[in-house]
Amino acid sequence: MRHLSSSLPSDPSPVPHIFRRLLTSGLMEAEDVTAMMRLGWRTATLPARSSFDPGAGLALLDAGLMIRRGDTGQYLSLLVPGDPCSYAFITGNAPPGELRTVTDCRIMQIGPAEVLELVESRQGVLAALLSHMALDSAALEELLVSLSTRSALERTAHFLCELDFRLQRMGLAGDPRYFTSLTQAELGRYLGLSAVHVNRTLQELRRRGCLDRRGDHVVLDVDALKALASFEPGYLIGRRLEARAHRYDA
Amino acid sequence: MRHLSSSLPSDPSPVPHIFRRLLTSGLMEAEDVTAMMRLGWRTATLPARSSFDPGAGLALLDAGLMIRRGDTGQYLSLLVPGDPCSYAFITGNAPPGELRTVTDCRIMQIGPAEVLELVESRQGVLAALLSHMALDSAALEELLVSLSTRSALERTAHFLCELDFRLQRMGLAGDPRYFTSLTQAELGRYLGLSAVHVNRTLQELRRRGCLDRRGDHVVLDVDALKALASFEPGYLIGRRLEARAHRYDA
DNA sequence: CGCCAGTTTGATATAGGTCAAGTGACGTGG
DNA sequence: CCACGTCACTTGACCTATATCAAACTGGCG
Repeated sequence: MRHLSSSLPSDPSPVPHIFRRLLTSGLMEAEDVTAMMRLGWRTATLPARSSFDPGAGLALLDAGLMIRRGDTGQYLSLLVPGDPCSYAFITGNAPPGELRTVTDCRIMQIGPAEVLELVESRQGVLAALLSHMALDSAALEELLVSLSTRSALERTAHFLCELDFRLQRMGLAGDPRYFTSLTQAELGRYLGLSAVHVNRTLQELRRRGCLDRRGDHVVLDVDALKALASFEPGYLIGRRLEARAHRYDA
Repeated sequence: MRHLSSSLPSDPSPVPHIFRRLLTSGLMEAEDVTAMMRLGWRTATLPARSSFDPGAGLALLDAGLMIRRGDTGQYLSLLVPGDPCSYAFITGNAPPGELRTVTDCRIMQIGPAEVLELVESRQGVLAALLSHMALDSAALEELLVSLSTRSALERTAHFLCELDFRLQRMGLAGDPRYFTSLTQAELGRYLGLSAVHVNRTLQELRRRGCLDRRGDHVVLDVDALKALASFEPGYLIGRRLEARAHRYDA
């Protein structure tokens, strides 16, 4: 099931694929994008199962799957294309844990000096980045809720819903690699389950018809999964805060 | 054990108590503090077990204990004095979940307009706030690690170590209220355990001499707890990132 | 006095972990 | 081209940490 292909998907979209997630915040304008495109992005291509240090600049995952894991081996977050690899360049704190590629990955990065200039000249970009930082933190909380309140079956279903949603948003839902590249043991490290139990859980999902493999495709019955996991994607989108300045200045 | 006293501790320190945590970042200068002190802080006093909306401005917990909980009832974070109640004013996203007081609380807040002005005029303040945001996110990850890898006993010990550390940093370690105000059921909601099991776990800690009540004091054998939980406070302090600009600009 | 929230205790159930063994695909070196 | 090693996946047997349920106990408070 693994190693179906190691080539990376190509990118024919008019707005570079890579900025697609940042645009979902609704905070960036066309000009922000053109300003970003003008920067000297460097492309790094990493083989599967290698580690990556995002450094002090801005790094965006452009293709492939990555995970961030804690020192104890627990997986903390999963990165799909469009996701910033770390927010260290904003917070100034070293990112906790370590980034590792799951599949071959393409990463686009710019140095700290350029980020600084970009962010200072384009308010929308900063706002979008901050908003995404909050979103990624919310995703972490959702994982925490999964771990403490959901059963293995619900957790796994929830994970699949989330991954599907995030890929869909990036226009990548058709690519089965994103679903098949994680080892069952790795999935377990993310969901807080043993590899053996992940296996049995996936079987149960298959038995229920929520999940199937046709050839080298993966077929999800997303509606069934959503129902099973009570999946609510709100946390992946966020709610903007209206700045009710009057409230205090009255 | 509860309701020992509902009066709030007083604050005789030269630098206002409330800014103490922000100062731990090492990013703020004396001038930053005086600038903050000049602002029109409003004080809100909330009774125990009430909910609080931090709004779009900056709110700092000045005295008492609060928790933030998700929609499902899971507790996501615990706030002690000095902690910002939310970072919504930075990210622009509505804070996930809901803030509730555990004890009577005193909260200091300023409106969005003032925060904006402060943050634009004093770089150090913004840097400190961003750094703390990353730290709070790291604390969330540590809780996640607790839930997925530590036993009930270790988790509970770890929690006590963390709380002790954070209180110590604020000079509040002497106040037993911060340890006794959480119900066992609430502790369970935070640690992902049932109330019954929390009870048995606390008994086990007492049996081992890690924890004791002398009168209305709570005595922790912090060293024993640290050993039990392999507590490493690094995540509460963070590591600053040196901006290696040369790395990309060479 | 009696209520109520919190705590404690005991009995029982179960989700998920651990250990061990076996299968199948793939890649490598002889 | 085959033998072998490795790594993921699968299956079965067993175990245990923790949940759940139910009941009693406690201390403060109206």
